[in-house]
Amino acid sequence: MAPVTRRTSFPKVHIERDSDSEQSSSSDEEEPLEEEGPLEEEENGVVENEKIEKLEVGFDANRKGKTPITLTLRKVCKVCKKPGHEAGFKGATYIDCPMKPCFLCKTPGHTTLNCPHRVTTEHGVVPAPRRKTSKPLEYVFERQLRHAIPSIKPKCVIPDQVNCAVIRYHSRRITSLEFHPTKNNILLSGDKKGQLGVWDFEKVHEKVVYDDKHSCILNNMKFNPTNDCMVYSASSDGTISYTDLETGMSSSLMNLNPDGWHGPNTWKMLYGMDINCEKGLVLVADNFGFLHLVDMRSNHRNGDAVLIHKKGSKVTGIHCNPMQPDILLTCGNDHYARIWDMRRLEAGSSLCSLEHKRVVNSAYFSPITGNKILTTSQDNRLRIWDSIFGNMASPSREIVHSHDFNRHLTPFKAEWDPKDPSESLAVIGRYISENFNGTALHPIDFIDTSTGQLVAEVMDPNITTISPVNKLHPRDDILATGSSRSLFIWKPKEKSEMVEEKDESRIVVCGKAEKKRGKKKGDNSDESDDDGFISKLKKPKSKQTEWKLSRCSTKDNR
DNA sequence: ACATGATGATACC
DNA sequence: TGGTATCCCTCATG
Repeated sequence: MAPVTRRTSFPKVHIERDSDSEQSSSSDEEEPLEEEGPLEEEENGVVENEKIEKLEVGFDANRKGKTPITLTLRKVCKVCKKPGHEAGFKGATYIDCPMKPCFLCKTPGHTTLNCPHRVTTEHGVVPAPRRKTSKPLEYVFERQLRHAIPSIKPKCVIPDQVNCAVIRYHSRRITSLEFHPTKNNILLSGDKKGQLGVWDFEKVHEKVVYDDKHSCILNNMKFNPTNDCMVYSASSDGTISYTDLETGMSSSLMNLNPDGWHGPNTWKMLYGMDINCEKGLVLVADNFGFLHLVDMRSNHRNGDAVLIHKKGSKVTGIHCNPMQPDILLTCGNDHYARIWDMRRLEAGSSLCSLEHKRVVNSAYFSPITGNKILTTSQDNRLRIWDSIFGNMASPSREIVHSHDFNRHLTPFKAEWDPKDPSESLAVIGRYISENFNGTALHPIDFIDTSTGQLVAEVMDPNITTISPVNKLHPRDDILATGSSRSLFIWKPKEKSEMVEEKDESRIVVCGKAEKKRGKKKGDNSDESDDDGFISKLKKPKSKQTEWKLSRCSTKDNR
């Protein structure tokens, strides 16, 4: 795959701010567009060491004759509270506290800026152990499935240009995304408040937000495989909703909190969800370690809940094997991903337990053969098992990648590209920022999981928030991103431009930005994006001119 | 340019 | 084992 370099300019983009959805305050009314001043000078990259301030406090005015008390404030590191250094942003570059382990790989002795995993192309990859086709299952795999995997990887087409966006579509941060299984332009989104959005991103105006489906976090959505206008949604309110996208009507399939709120020790929340279409079952798991089954025909519970992860711990994900739907992959806060056979489902009967160092945010079988497994763990590592028929004792590879959990963010989940026939490309948002042209941006990373190589890092100067939720289109070269409350659709450069030239009438431009945008005096940037970006979005600072090369190409000790 | 708060995993007692 | 203090690149709002 050809390495991808960072762009030096940004294309015309269609962005629309939504005005129908709930506004949480009135702060964004007709604000005048402010031109942003030049970027602050960085202090030669040197952290100023001992800044000492003296404050004279004269609070004892009542007592005469006393001298004022002098407080000495020594600047301390806000991370470790020790003097002598400071951590935090210097301009758009974050300086780590040297007293703490590396924020990226969690190893002490260095900081993120000089972490070996930050500058190598195949970061932290543990090579796969030597395998021999000795087991019967491996033999079956070689005979029946191997031919389905092409030996030469086709060139990946990375969607790297924002094609259109809806700013603040949702009133809270986005927690899940799902493309429609047959209608190419339809994207579903769920948010922290339980709202369900339906957006036709080719007709930017056509969108609906339902706020009556759930009362809190919408964690997962799945279409009914036999009726693609019906969608199941699982929420932290403890219910599964079943919604008809044509009528907007919905019914509740399951409610784990029929008696209402009795405190956090009893309130059940639903996270992972998947569908076993062979058996006609909706599988869903809660925050106490249990798996629940719902019959899709009767819409009623099927059997008792089964304990699949440590009792009392959250199950974060469920995935049915695409080739063998009875084989189930689950993951949870007990630091394990587990493989199960639906036909022999009882507590403790997992076929396999995949150990992680910390919480597992997600675990997915590869999308075509279902033979590989990709997990995302909060220890800042992606793990890949190359064959579920092989040695599962340890992952084939571990890839160091920054996707730390922060309680205010939706958990990051690495997802396979469903279109990649070699089953190696995955996408995941990045937590730590990098200084891109003077702006701290959090890219979305495309990783070749067969080598650990960073194939592309996708970012846009207008998206300054972290993008933990990403979904690749099942058929087209399209990436959907949920970043804070906004939705973005990315397409490869050529396609974005084609769309613009072909149908000018469809471009939607935000009026505010259009009428007030003006080129700043002294701004010699050749990156002017005289387009429809709304004024509140930050324009990239253009103090520096050179965009750094992608990390894929060189080791440059940044 | 600050201050605020929402609120999850974890280490530790 | 349970209660609680602690936490490092959030983000939108004053």
